[in-house]
Amino acid sequence: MKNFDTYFKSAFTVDNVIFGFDESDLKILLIKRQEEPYIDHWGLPGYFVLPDEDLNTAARRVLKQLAGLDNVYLEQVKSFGAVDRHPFGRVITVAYYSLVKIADFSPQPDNDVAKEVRWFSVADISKLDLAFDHEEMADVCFETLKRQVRVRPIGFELLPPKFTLTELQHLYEAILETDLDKRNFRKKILSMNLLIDLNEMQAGVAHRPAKLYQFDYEKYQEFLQEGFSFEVKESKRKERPVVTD
Amino acid sequence: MKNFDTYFKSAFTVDNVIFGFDESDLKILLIKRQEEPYIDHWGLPGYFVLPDEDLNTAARRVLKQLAGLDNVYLEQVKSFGAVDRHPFGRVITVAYYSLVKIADFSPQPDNDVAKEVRWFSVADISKLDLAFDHEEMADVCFETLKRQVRVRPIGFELLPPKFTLTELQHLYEAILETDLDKRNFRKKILSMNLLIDLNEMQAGVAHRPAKLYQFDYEKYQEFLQEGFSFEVKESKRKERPVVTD
DNA sequence: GTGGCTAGTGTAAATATTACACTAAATCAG
DNA sequence: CTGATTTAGTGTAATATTTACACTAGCCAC
Repeated sequence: MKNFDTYFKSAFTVDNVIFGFDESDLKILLIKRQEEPYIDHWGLPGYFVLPDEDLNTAARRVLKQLAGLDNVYLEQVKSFGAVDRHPFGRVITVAYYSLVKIADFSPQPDNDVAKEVRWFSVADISKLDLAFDHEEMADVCFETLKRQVRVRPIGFELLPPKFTLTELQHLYEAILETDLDKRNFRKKILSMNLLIDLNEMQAGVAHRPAKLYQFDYEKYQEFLQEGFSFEVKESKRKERPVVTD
Repeated sequence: MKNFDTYFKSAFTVDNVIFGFDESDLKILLIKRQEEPYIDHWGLPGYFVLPDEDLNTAARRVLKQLAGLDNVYLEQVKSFGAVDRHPFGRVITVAYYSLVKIADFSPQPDNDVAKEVRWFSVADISKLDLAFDHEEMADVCFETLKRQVRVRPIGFELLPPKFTLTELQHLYEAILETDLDKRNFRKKILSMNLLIDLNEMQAGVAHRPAKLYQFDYEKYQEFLQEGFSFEVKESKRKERPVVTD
């Protein structure tokens, strides 16, 4: 048998691009590093995967330890492995994105990796000179989110449990970086039958209060099982009936 | 500074799910392993990433060495890192899919990893008891291909340079696992203006010969730059004209 | 009670998708 | 050379989806 030892000298990490939504603005959670390399730089919350830990488990642990986040929507996006991306040696990293309701979030990093934890507008990320290749990772995850939000109702993960249609529209506008038509947006969203009308109203706003809605997780599960088809549709030509004479 | 040595004891590999298309049948290229672990099992062409090699470079090298393939369409799909997925230690792998014109392919593996190289129908993969978690990887890549083919004209990578519309339709049917309506398919494909009518005919077939077409890479590049939008469309409400009085 | 603000609503036109069946052109067998 | 066999190629009407667009309703603050 050959000697494989030379291959077992690398490490891998997970990095999380954590999206939140706040007042019409899409944000990403960053930490201020207090560990080399890139000490004092802003970067994505990430860390080495432990020897006995699956990738997803590692991503969830890091979310918990570095950002105090639990039980969030999480999805693997892409691995980054440029030879010289890490000064300590060969380290490839698996990028995840996660979606967080900002209101639920109380920044209590339980660790000594992050000095500070803060939300930044997606638009400002490029000004920060992030650690490692984290800027590229944030970009790729944002593009992925943009694509997926058209095809899966994941936007709700970013909103509080009760929300108005206008809030939902602003969220979509922030993610898709475009304006949407109010009437058409409402028509389309409501026609999907994935919202529960709570028969409650916003209170304390200095204008006509909006109705509150809730995402219908149960109905979504049903749809998933039946299998949506969002895009290109197959021919509905019927099977030829079997003739039994 | 902390001691990070414990983390630098893992390895990573790349694995390729290579798709080809042949006579209405979508296929995956597998190798018969002649190395431990899983010696004599069929598996995906994959190998360790070298210490000074980027991930994509590694994927291309492996394509070349294990399958004799050069210059093919390649896309990273997902990383797999279950703790016990490799008997030699902690190994995570990055799965790629690639698209190959079977006609171009002359199986000349330049290596001692693969004993044999062969195309298998996608439908038969599950009967083969593939090495490692390669079956899951093949499944995930197939799903990814299915999704992407609706949204990008990558199907052409699987066909010879000159093809008929019927061949193209069969390809889509194989990937999407469905039947398509001939007239509607042609209408849609031709309306995209991405095909060049070669004014040539099939020859030597025992029926009315079909016209041959070619994919228009140049026009596709133009489209990409202008930016397609296949799916949800944004509001076309015009900007309010600037009033300069 | 007025002004400022956001919520909420319908319709017609344009576009895209779907279902569907016959004729055309080549080879082959006799 | 004729007819059988096979696949290529084509148009239209019905339906569904998407788009553009503007006014009234209801709350608060002053």
